[in-house]
Amino acid sequence: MDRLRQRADFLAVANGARVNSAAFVVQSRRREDLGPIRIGFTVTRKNGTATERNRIRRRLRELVKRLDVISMRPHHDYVLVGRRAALDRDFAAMLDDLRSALHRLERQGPGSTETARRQPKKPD
RNA sequence: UCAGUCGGCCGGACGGCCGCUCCGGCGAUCACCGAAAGGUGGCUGGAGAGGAAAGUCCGGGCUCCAUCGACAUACGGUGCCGGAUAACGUCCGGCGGGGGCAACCCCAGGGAAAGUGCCACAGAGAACGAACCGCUUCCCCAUCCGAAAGGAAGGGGCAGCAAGGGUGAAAAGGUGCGGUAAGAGCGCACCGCGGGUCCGGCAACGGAUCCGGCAUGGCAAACCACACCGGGAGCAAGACCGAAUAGGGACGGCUACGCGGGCAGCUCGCUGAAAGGCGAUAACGCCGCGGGAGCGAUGUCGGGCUCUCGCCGUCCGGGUAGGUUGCUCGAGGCAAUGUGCAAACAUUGCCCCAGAGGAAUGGCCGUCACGUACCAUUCGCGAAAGCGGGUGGUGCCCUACAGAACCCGGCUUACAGGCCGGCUGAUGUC
Repeated sequence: MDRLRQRADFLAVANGARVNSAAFVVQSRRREDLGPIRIGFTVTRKNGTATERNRIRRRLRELVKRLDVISMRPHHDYVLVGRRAALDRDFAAMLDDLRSALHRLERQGPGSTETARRQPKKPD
């Protein structure tokens, strides 16, 4: 499992499918190559000061680490967008949130790539 | 003991499980990603946020701005004196003013008789020194008392005055005595102000003394004048490597040339055995001129510099995305000694102490401190209310402010809780 680092990759994933949860938003995108699962984290300025943003990102990273690899699908990029609730939400609850979010993403995923492409246009 | 004041320090500890980044060693010299540059991957040892890492407000180092050099203008900053420093708007030591019983604290603390400007409201008057109420001599009118001289209160006029009242943030030196019709630095004493001389101090300034009766505010965080300082931009600086696309150079072709010049280095012809000679041509190159574009915030002077002046196919160099580097040994820490009131400096010894880059330094849990609230119990003092302390249990907070981003010196702002020391005042005991 690799980290997502390039800005272009983040923008590509932002156009994919997304699922909301209490403490975060999950976005994902299927890649054309055969590379490993890649995951990135986004925590914007409006979530708090640098210290708080760091803490949110670290807790999200820890969530992914605890997750069993099977729940994510190969050759996909994932991005977790942090929310302020991630600061003090119970860790076990957040782990359950992430599992169900990935599950919903999977049901939504196959066959519905076109709805997924249309979805991000709405907020614009 | 209480209250205050100044300075310094810490800012949870230990353990378990699972991770992250960097450095060193070992190992594979292999696999994966990428067009390439380059990156990722194993085991093991070590290191890994702050006092403010923050705000980005000053000062530097470093880097670039084609080569920036002088002068000036503009703009910005600083503004008691001396010292420290690489430098500063910082720090230290003084001086002056203000506050506090004191320790101590605060001060944008140079120039207002160079000039311009402003001073609301109130008030008569707010800066060519003013006269509202008022005070006073004299003259006139008329009333009362009185035999008269004269006295009392009132109105008007010509003058004098600035004491008292009133307004205001501020009213033209202050207080007292003399003086006067009433008054006034009109005169005198003290204080204040200005000037001179002498003494002390490197200086800011202080002290003494003499002279001048002394109208001549406040605001320069209003313009301004004076002195001093500053070229600009920033690690997204800069250096190296390096796709796609657009543009540039070389070669080949098409017959395209800003102007002019002469030249044979390249070219062609003739000649010669060759070296070379003669001639032609000039589109490359060279020289000159010209046009255009670009060159510090601006100007002048100087010195100049770079690019450019046809189109199509192959190769090459600059550059963008991207990658690597810059990147941490430094005005570095700690200790001792010496110098200095101190800031600090010098010498010697020891130490190596984060280097990320969609951004590591963490996540989850346990135990224990610390703090706090409640309950129980117990001890001391006390008539009691209550106060102070110990022990145990439970809950809360399970830490405040806050996350390095090229590096240093400062300033400013934020901060739960705690520790240590100096000094001052009050009270009690011996």
